[in-house]
Amino acid sequence: MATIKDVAKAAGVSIAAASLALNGKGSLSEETRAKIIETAERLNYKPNALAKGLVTSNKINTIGIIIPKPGTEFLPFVGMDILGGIGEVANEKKYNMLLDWEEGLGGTKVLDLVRSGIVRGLVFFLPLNDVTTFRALNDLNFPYVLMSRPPEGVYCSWVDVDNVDAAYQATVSLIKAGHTRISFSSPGPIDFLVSSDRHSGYRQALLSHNIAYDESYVSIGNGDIQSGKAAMTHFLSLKEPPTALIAGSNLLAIGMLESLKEHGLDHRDKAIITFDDSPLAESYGISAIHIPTNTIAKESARLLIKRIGHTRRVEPENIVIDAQLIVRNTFVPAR
Amino acid sequence: MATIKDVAKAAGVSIAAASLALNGKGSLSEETRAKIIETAERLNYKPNALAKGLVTSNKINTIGIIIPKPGTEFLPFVGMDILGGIGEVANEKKYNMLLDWEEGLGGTKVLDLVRSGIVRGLVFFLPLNDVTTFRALNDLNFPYVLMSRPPEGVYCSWVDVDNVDAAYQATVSLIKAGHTRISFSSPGPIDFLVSSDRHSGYRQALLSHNIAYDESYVSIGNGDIQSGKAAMTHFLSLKEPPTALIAGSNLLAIGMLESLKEHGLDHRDKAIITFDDSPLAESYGISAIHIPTNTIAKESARLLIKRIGHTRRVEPENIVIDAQLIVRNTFVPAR
DNA sequence: CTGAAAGCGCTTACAG
DNA sequence: CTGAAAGCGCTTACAG
Repeated sequence: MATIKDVAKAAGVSIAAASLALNGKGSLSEETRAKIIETAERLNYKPNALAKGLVTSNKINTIGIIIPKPGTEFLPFVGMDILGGIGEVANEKKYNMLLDWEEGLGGTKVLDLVRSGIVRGLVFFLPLNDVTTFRALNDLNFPYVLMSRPPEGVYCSWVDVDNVDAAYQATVSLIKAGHTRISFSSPGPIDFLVSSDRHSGYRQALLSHNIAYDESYVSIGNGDIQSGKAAMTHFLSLKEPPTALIAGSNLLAIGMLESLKEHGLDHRDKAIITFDDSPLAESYGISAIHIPTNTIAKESARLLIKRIGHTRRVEPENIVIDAQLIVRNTFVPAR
Repeated sequence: MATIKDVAKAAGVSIAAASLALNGKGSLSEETRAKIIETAERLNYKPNALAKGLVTSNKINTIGIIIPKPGTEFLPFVGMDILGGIGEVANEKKYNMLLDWEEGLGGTKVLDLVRSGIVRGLVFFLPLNDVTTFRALNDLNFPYVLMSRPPEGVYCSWVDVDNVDAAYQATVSLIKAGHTRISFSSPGPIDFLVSSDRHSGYRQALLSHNIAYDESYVSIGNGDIQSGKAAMTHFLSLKEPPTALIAGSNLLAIGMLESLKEHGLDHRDKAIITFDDSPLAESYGISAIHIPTNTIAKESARLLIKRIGHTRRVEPENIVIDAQLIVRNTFVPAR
């Protein structure tokens, strides 16, 4: 493959002149500049990113995306949506996208990635995080952005919806529709911030409307279809089953609908609101709190790239994105 | 961050000795080697991948994954499954994963990626491909693997299921269940190889069983839910509607089921077999040809990494993975 | 068994 | 306006 040396030789100039011309720097005559650029194109020259990175920032123009290991607790729709959003911004700004996840719970891979110089910044999409990794990144003054609120004790940039408020609004809309027996099913373990935030919003909404918080109306578990079925079965077994259900995830809601069917009921019998709107929720006609993951991803990438531009230590920035209730078939008023 | 110079100085040895020790090469005394390694750990030393890559292969240990742009015609479940599979192998072999897609139809980004030295090999997951890019890669002797059969005129390594055979088997199983009016809906435009292969298998199965091929039983279009509804509506409007339907994609099949419901029918009224099994198909109880995308991804990554190991030009390798019919609720015999 | 030197492909002051 | 030189962090023959 052609190197800058080849280009310089073919154009009959020095290597330095070639470099300057190709980077639009220095003061070359328009003539030589044009000749160099033309020669580079003719030779299909593309600067070696490693050499360039080594001599400039010691890093390569790549942003690392850290996600949960595929096949674990997160919706593929959300995953692809995020990758698409980050990629759109990255492409525009000429950054590459490196995808990775931690194999276990420790955070060693991320730090190795950083130290190896392969990435110039990181975007994290993780439900649960170990504080030490983020601390270490802070100490290195290494740019990163979370696509969620940071865990307790971490001071950093993040982009997220207000999950507490979203859950609050969802619950209130059900209360306004006349429901008083409203259940809540968490999208994952309660120590995931997203779970506890949504639970908190739900609880606050009940209490501010003088509805007692009842633990038997709460299920904590995974966010998959099976859990949804199990939750619905449990709720239906109560002496006073809930008339409205808040499902922490799409798959939960789908499981609930299926379970309803198995019990001879359908979507007209229970109000269901889910989080994380997706084509799935749409096709099932499930009312959903639309979390604009694509927007969150884009904003995160923008924040990160802006941050990469600063070499000095700068203040973290935070962006709160609005979530929105989308009413579909499963939003039925209390009878 | 610590460099090899820092390590050498702290350990009181030359830079060369440090490099040798850390790479397990050369002949150092066990004592100095141990001291160097220990020092490196203490300093959190991690070799700069750019410098290392520059001096060795001129490339970095990264495999590029080229997928369709997210949000376009492909199932997120499949996408995440593939990323998970490739990532598993890549992690094991100490490769990073770079994710990318072409913005338009030309293939310039891929070649730029290759020329910039950021990737050592490529895995392609694309329905449609331009021959020129692959030719250029061949000319550079650059390692790549397709997760699908190559387009006409491209000689390369690939891993895929036999879509013709899978469609053939699916169709035959319906014929054996007594169906003679069997429809086929393509998963995408017919010039996608996957579409034409499946269509071909379907057609061959009919003809080998003396069933006339009838164009009104064939719909060509996108693989989304809307197309599924449209196809079902069309089929139901025929004087003699099909009794069994082959849906080229999951979303198509779901659209068909929904449309059935809208027409007052359900899954017991029509046999439906879909391609690309997923948790979705499972939860809907749709019979599916299970395409083991995760396995295809892993095999592709293995093939690629093996190929990267050869500097000489070697013969391409091909792997055909078996697909398997999974019978669920929507497999009903003809009445 | 260990150190000094060259070089990977590039950029950036620094001379002329 | 252009060229010669140093250097980014590493590895690998090559001397000693």
